[in-house]
Amino acid sequence: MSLSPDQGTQYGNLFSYKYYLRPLAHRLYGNSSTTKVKHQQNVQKLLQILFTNGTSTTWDMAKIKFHNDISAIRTKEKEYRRLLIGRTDRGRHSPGVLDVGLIVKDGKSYKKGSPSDQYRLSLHGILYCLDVLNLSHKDVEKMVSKYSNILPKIFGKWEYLKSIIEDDVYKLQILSKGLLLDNPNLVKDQRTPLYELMSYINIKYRRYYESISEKDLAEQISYWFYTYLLYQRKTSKANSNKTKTHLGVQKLQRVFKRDIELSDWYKEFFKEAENYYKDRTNMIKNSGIF
DNA sequence: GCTTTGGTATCGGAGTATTC
DNA sequence: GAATACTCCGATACCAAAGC
Repeated sequence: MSLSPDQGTQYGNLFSYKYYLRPLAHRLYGNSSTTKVKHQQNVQKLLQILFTNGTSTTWDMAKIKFHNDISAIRTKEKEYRRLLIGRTDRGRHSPGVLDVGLIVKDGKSYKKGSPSDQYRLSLHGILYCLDVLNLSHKDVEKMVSKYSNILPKIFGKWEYLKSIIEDDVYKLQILSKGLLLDNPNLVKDQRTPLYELMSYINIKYRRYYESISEKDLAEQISYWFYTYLLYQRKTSKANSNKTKTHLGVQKLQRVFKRDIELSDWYKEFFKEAENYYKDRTNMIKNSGIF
């Protein structure tokens, strides 16, 4: 369980996102409501570039805005680099966005000259962008195509998912705000195991608070995403006691019906949760206290 | 006020393109 | 074919401006 050594940063699970990284990032780089100081605006612009363009070198990033103006690119490239990796001034180092964990190094570009570092958003970085940048669906679509290999179970199946659950594909934004992860109000709807499954997601990954591999974090996010589909904001009349199957359950079933791989993957998680609760219940029963 | 950030300058490495 | 510009980086220094 180690993260790739050259990514240049460490980050934790979703709990860590909600209770540590998100508040930290809000303090350092702003949230969506407060008026941002210039530095926060600069960082957010940088994040947005990586959001819509995917993996890039600092030079690529500068080039997006100043196509052929070499001197402008040079200047901007320095600016981006300093924001990314921090700076050392008179022997004092100040951290950059890379140190916080919103951005990671991803391989090297060998296009020209000496190999150069490439950067992209981490999964936390993607969540932070969804949280604070005012992104259009079009922006999100661009990001999805650039980052599909990072979150394959969701971004890799985007068009398929969209054809079934429509705008629910954008609901990752709920998670990006730290909602419906461990909130008590999940218990409200007693007709699905939403609360139990969400709780189990947290249990399953709880030991990776300090550090998690990107692959495991992607799995955790994916479990959240599909489990979230069980959530129904309002109990519509059409879905009252008369109908047999809960709307959320129907939605999940429709998604799994035509994607066996996805279905098997989630089923394994589902069984795991089931066994976990069975064991815990037995533990309580057999404790002999009462 | 002190610290952090922005603007800019300068140096140097490693490769490519151009000139002679 | 060697000398030279030029490109794409990466690092640090100095001072001013911004922010607390």
